[in-house]
Amino acid sequence: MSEPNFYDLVYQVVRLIPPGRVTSYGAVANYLGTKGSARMVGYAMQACGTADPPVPAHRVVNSQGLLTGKFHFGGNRMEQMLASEGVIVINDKVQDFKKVFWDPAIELAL
DNA sequence: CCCGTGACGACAT
DNA sequence: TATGTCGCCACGG
Repeated sequence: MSEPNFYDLVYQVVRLIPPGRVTSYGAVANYLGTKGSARMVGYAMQACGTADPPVPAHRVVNSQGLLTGKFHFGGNRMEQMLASEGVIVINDKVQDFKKVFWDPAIELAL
């Protein structure tokens, strides 16, 4: 429908992230074709609260698996939500990040 | 139209 | 390996 906005496009991809999995801003940006705009992905997350249905932004972390945006969730809320889905987070860092990593450019390409 | 901002990423030192 | 700096693109004022 109509021209897909960058934000909307990001929301769509993030909503496709299965529970117990996480992805990185750069991976989403790469899938969108704007790999250089990883910051824009996070920026879009800030406005995700206005999107409907809601976006599981807590499943999106940086390349290091660090919960850089946890501060925007309200403290440990992001960490708890991830842990609730089976993602182990210690010290604001995703454990086995490599295993729980979900790359849209690969998973969706299949 | 111009400037600043930003939940990142890669490179250089 | 750790720290610092630049580049990136979209959006708001």
